[in-house]
Amino acid sequence: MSSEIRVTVDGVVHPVQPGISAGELLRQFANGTRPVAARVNGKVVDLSRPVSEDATIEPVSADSAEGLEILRHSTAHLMAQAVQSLYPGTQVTIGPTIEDGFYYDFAPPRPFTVEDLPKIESKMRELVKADLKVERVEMGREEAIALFDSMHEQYKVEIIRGIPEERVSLYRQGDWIDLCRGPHVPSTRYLKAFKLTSVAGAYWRGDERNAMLSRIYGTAFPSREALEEHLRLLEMARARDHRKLGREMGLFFFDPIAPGSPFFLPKGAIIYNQLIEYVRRLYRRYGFEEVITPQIFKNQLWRTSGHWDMFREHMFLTTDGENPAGELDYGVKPMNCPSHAVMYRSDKRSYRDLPIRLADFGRLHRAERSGTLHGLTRVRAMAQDDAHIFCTPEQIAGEIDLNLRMVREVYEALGFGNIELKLGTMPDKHLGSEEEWRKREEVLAGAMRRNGFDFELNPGEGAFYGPKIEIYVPDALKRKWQVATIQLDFNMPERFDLEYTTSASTQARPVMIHRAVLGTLERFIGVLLEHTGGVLPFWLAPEQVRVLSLSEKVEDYAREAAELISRTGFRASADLRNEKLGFKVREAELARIPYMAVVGEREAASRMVSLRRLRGDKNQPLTLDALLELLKAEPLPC
RNA sequence: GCCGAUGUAGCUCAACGGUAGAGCAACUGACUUGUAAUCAGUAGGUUGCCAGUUCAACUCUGGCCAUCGGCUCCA
Repeated sequence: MSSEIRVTVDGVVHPVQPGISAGELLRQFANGTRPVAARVNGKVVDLSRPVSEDATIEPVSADSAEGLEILRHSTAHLMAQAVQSLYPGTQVTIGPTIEDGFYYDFAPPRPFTVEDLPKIESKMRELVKADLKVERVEMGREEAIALFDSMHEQYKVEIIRGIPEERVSLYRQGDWIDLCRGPHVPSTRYLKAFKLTSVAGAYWRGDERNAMLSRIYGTAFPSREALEEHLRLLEMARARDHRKLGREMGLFFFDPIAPGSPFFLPKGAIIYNQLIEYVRRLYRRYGFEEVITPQIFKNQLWRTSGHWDMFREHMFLTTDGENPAGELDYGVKPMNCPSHAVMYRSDKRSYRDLPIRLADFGRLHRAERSGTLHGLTRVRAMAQDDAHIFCTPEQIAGEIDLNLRMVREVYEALGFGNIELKLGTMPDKHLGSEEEWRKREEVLAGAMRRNGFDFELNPGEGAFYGPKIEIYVPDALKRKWQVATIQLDFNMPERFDLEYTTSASTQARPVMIHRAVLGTLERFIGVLLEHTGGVLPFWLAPEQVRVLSLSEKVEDYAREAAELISRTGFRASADLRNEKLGFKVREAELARIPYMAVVGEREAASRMVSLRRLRGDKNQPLTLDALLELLKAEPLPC
């Protein structure tokens, strides 16, 4: 009959009968582990999967990345089962795992609300207690289509129709069954620690022309403790939400009178302007020239640039009131590039002039859809550390290098060790041949490799006029926001008929590179606040030193000390209120002021301060001169 | 824009068909202070806006606005 096969578990070879399940083998030979799945010859499969040939078998524990994903995916199934038993007539669609959890999209008779979640959770717990076996079932495509059709699961039918394979796998638990590739945990009792977190609308297949489905988000962990820890971290992340910090630190606010448009208070404006000053210093080193351009242009400009067709729905249109028809014949700029093209065109250019690097902190306005606005990270009024480089085709690589070096310098200086680079490649709607595109994409990819950056592809996410490098930074809740960008543009020079005279006295078309390093300043400040929890580097702190007086007796000295510090060029104030020191310290700590200089009668007599650092050392006695030296030694990023 | 939720004093929240209340902040006074909240008093609101139901609406209904979580879009 069947001869024995050789399975390797934990480095030991065992002869066994073929057909025995991976789970059974692990139970026998890998004692003490409690896997959720098995890895057979490198492939992760159900524990129930029979092993029919020589194999190396390893346990996949719930703590591993793959195990956790299986756990969450199985929890998504559990949730779908609970939902369908509680809300008859609800169709299932898809339910993938995501970073930190999972979701499942349903087509219910009425959309779910958060009030439904506790009910669903308790149903899920019931199903866990029932210890339902999770079984893999394979069947032919047509058979599966007939099955789901009989269950009135039209979305599943649509999904299977899109699957090329002839056989598909389904998973059954109790009387519930779902199309799924798997693998899954062997039984519902493996799912102990889960929580449903939120509901949301989501379009079928992510297309807003399709039906709006009802999505439920949740998360699952191997243990109660791990789940609690996760929820605790989420709570802490919410404490460093930039919208909350902005209010607490008195940096900015929003008013319904200008949706999506932040008001920067004096302290917020200091951060804003310090960042601009920083970038200006960099510009001097990197060879950029700052310009100032108009805010409002006749629509003719947008027709020429292509924004009229591509971006008009996001533009604020206006008029000077002089045209008799009352037509909106002007547009407020959403981007700086067209005016820079106009500036380039304002003079005859030679190859000797190139590259020309025009930088512009001009204010931009974009009519973002109301539902997309989000604190400082998604606004309608903004400024970028924007620049456009006009260069010859030969100069492209060097210019990309220059900007990548600048990106590296800035993000290192500001303590972002977690930037992510992506290469946005040719979109469906594009100008130019595929061959040209691949060449240009390779130029960007090569530059990133040359500069030692890892990057991922973002397929089809390039601009219609050229590929782009996108740089992302996460916020406190790990949501990624694009900040810096470097984009090649072969279209705008064409549209504006830009030219330069070559060394052979012929006319040639320059290439345009759109780039921003901080990106949108509003967004950058938002992620910077979340990244730092509001504890900004000294040079960015709106208030750098606060002198705290101990009593009225030292008021004059405290005032004098603060004035001296201010005169020396630092942002300082004195807190002379009739309050206890602990109270003033607390307020200064909450305001995230880097240095607190405490002065009492002792200090006044010796012209000293007792220095306290934000969230750091205290009671450091210093003379006023020593304090000034210490402040002067605080580093600028450049 | 779409789905769901929320909107009460400057901030954080309570009350819930019978003309709104706390803590902090503000203001006044006392205290004269040693490294994350001294005490007392005063003032502050057409409960986001507009309609409707009702003898009576912060509370119920509808519309609008804004915000939050997502989707779509995107820096």
